[in-house]
Amino acid sequence: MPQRNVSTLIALFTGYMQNGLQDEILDLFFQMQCEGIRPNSFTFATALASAAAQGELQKGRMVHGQLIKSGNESAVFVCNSLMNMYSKCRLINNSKLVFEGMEYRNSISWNSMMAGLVSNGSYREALKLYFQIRAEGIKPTQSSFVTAINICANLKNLVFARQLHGCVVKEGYGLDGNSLTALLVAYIKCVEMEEAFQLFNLMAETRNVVSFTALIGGYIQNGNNDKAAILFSEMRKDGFDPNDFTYSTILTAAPMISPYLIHCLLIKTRYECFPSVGTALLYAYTKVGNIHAASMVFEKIEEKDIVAWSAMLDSYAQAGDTEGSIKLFKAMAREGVVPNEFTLSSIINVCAGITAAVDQGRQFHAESIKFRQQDNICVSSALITMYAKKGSIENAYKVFQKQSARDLVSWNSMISGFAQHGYGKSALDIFRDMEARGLEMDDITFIGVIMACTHTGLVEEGKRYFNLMVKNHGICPTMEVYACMVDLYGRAGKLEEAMKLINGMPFEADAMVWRILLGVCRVHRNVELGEIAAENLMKLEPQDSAAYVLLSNIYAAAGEWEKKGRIRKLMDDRKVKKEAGLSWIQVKNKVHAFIASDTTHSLSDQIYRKLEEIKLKLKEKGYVPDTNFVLHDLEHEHKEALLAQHSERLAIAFGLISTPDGSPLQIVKNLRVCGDCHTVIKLVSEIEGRNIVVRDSNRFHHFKGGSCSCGDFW
DNA sequence: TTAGGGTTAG
Repeated sequence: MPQRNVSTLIALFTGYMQNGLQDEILDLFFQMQCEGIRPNSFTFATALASAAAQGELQKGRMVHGQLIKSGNESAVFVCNSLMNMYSKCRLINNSKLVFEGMEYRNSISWNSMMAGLVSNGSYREALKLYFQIRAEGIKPTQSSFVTAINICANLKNLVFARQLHGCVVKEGYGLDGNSLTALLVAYIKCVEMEEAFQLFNLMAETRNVVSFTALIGGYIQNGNNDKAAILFSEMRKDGFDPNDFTYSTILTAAPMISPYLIHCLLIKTRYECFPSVGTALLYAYTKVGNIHAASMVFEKIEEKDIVAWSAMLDSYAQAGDTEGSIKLFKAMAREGVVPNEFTLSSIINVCAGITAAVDQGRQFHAESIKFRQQDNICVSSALITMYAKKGSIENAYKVFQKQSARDLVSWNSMISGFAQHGYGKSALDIFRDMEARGLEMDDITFIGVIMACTHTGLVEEGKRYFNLMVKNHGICPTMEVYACMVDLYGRAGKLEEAMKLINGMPFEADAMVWRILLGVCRVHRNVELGEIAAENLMKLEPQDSAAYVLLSNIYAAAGEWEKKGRIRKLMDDRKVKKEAGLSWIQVKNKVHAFIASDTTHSLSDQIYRKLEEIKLKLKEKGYVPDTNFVLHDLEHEHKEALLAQHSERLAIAFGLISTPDGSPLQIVKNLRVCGDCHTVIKLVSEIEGRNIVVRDSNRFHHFKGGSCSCGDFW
């Protein structure tokens, strides 16, 4: 390497410093060492600052080592940069050691320590330091106030924020932009939008992109998208160019503010490729359901960080594209990006999806272990839900038992898991355990508990929990809770009570509530209430096939063929497409799908032969088909034939002929299992000596030895 | 020579 002269190196160093070329500064610092140039205090402070800016702990430590050797460690400003370096590298205890060991301190030392604690999330300790500054008679600077206000914002301490506002004015910083912006943020975080807006109006001279962005964000978070949009255009009219922060903020208002419009503005800037902005845009497109646009944006992001990858993963997950998410996860691994707890929990959630194979979830359980994330609450709770949804409530419970720490989500996942499987007693046991430990609960907890009662037919118990939730826990019932209660009453045949509950709700029932009522009217063949439910559902969601199909089924079951025909015609007129009934079964890593009367499977002949064989055995058992569940106006015999070809039966027949005797079968169905199939599957489990698990659109059924875990409440 | 205001999600 050519010998460079000392003055060239120093000139270079100064040049890099002035231009903020952080990584070059550090490299040059070490090169100077090699060339025997002795750094002075200023060189050390600069090198430490550049290590701080890049979060380069290793290099920062090396500089610290050199500093000790050089004997320059007593200068106050050098210690300040040292503290700052450790704070930025998230070693707050080292910063504290430096701070405590300082013989002399200036205001920057105090401010730095305070800011370090804030960035470490230790707000209360930082606040203590502020009081210490005041108690020791040290004059707070503008920066002390900014940091102290920042603490108020994070602690949402409005009273102290207002006091500091007074101090700021008294100390002569009343026109200082940074202090006012910090105050603006504090008011916004305390949800004092009126006060924030007044302050913003007073800031005429000092408003800038930052204060505009903060206020826009505040309005969006409080659901006032109109004001946010107005402010956004106002700021542009006033000649303030939105920056990367502004764009990420305004994009969070999707879908209320169109991501397409914001994207048009973005294309003209350099921000589109920023990870932060690109990721926000990606999320915005996901929210409006445009996965194609989302993935185009993703491709454009330069230096994709873990957040960008997670966002794309969520985007596929939301679209229900299991394969897409898994491919993306693998691509991420190929690029050497280490998955974190969030990417892992996302992919595990994807594997809980209806079309995902059971083994895929298990595979990502293994990945979590590989990356030592299996005990992270986020990951383990996702595992509980995944195993529960994939039919293995035993594995779900194993993960739950192994959790070294639990939060509300973990408890809720386990309760809902047991409830969906019809293990009402186990779900309630978990709930009682939560009660005994005095843990906090929310509406989701009670949704699980009420669902457990529904699937076990415990109407009175369910009612008791509903009241407990309102009276003892002060939780306001949400629409979903009401929907569960309607289901609880309805399943038990108490349709009038369900209707009374709907009429007494403090808000208008939504489509979900009417759909549930309609569903139970179908089970209990209640034409009158069924009509009311269907009418309301059609008003709210005219394209939802469930309203038409269920009502026409109710008419069919009541023998009202003419009315049924009218509904079918209405469906045709409105071009409503019926969701086709599909059943899946996984055999040897391959998922096989069936529709009713399917003959496309390669083993179709054998499947139908097996069904014939089962039919004979069923007859011997005294089974009589319940043709009420066939909903065409057909001859009786023909109805029987149609019943026998429901998709779940085809899947089961296929399972029986392609797996060893005695092994369990697992079926997934996108609609609900019909009553006749339910009876048949119970008998098949006995005749064939198989445990059969069926996950329908509503819950799990574990068939074993002639009975079902749902106890016929479903 | 060092501190100090605003985004993103599971």
